Amino acid sequence: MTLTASPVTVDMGLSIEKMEKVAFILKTTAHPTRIAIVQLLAAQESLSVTEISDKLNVEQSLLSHHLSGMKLKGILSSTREGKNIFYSLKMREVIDVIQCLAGCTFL
Amino acid sequence: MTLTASPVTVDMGLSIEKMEKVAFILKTTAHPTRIAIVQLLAAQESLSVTEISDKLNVEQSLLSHHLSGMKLKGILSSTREGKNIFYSLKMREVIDVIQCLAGCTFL
DNA sequence: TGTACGTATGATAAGTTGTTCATACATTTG
DNA sequence: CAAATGTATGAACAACTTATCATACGTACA
Repeated sequence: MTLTASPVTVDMGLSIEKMEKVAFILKTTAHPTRIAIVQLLAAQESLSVTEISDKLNVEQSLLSHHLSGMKLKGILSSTREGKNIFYSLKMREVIDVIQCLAGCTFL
Repeated sequence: MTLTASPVTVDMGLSIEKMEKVAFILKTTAHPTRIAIVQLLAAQESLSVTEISDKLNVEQSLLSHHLSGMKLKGILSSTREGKNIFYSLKMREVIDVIQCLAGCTFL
């Protein structure tokens, strides 16, 4: 979180602000459960919390924390439909981010 | 770090193990300074610690911690050349990961 | 209205990561 | 070999993240 601008900090393409934003998104994605959520929502358009919870075998409350965090940070969006709340992928670029690494043979 | 296999955990492309590995790399990359390091080494093939430290304005010891962490995790490699140690990018896919997000208009 | 279901929230405990500082190690040069 | 330079390491602490639990909220339906 430090990384102060300096005359020399030029010429690496990204501004410091942008690097901070990118780091922020990476951080928000960097967790097995959250990656699984993205994978699910990459294939399904939208799913309720219970559906996700069932598929991933993750306890309701914990999942809810993950989901609302991801929503807060702009990765997901949600809409209520009766008793259920359906989440879907807002920032679809994270799919590619994951695919990028998932494709690595050495992982 | 939980996310236990279950009959239903099927059909989302990535295995749990793979998701854990992807998360691991994302985590290792998710920091402004480390992103800056990747950017630098994407353009330069190899740089000494001092060079990186100067360009990024990051204190030697802190930088060294970042660098050795990234090396340990397989993202960078290093070779000594006299008094200097030159680091370079081993896992080049992280460049794309960053580019993926850096390209997002809304960031 | 009350009960059940689906979901969120807040507190707290536990674990991990980032930073700093002091110091140690390796290599070159005088 | 001593001093200087470049880099690593380890301890200590602060800051954050993850997980768990208990509980609250919103909606539907008997």
